[in-house]
Amino acid sequence: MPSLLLPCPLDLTSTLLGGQSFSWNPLPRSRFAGWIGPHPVQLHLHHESIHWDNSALSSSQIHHYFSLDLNLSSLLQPHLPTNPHLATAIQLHPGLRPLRENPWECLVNFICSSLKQITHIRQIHARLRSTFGGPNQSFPSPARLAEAGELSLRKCALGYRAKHLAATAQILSQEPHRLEIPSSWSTEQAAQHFEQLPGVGPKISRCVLLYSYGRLDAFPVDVWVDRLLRQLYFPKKRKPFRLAHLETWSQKQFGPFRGLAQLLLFHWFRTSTPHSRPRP
DNA sequence: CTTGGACCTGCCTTC
DNA sequence: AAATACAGGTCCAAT
Repeated sequence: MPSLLLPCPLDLTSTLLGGQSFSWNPLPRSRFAGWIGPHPVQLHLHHESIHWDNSALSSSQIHHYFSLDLNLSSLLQPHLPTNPHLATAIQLHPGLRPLRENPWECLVNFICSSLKQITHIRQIHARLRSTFGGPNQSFPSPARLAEAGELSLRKCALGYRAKHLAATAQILSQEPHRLEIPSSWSTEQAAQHFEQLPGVGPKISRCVLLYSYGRLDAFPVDVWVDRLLRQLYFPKKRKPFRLAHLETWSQKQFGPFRGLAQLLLFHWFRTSTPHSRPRP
């Protein structure tokens, strides 16, 4: 059983089940079964180390997947004094980490996420693996899903999302390079690039950049972030937010790692009751 | 540019 | 137990 001494706290439950990845299943005794890239693997923590059961996965792959190179609190440090809610979130969930999920898998997950709750996205994800996956139920390639087509994707209960997924799979099977983002591109540029794909709008493009490309300045705004911002930062606002406005606001409020702030606030807000939340 | 409606499905409330 | 509302958005058409 390979293992790696953890340089920082790691909470597998919030990190793997919190809505970044959808391939993980909890097992008894605090274990988790899922995939990292094409490799099926079971994980568990013991004595400040993470252990895994597939020797095809190296320590550096585990390190990379959980972004263990980042010291989250020091990245956000400058913005904690002016954001007590963020300080609370990081204190309550110090082991919640940004993943570096496989980009194609992540893109598919979020194309399927529209108007769905986490549990249902996980169901769809599991059906895609079992119906179209390769050996070890590895995640199906763009070519495989393009070949499947809209109709058989609909049989996985994707609903109207099937049309978008089939079209995007078709494009990426022809032009796989469109998943490669030059490091010289700004996150905004990369987001607009992904938004050329069917079913990918501003929310999903930023989720993919944050959860799989390590672009910690990507700030996805979904209904939960909308609610969170209204309750904690804009208590009197009634009209809808302008995304362009939130982009500059979040930059000023949380700095270059605003995606991390989003991840922590989002998780804290979703897992706390309205009563336990501080007043704005 | 902004706004409103359509779009699938299954879980969660509520009756 | 059966019905109903509603949910981690995007696209397209009409102002």
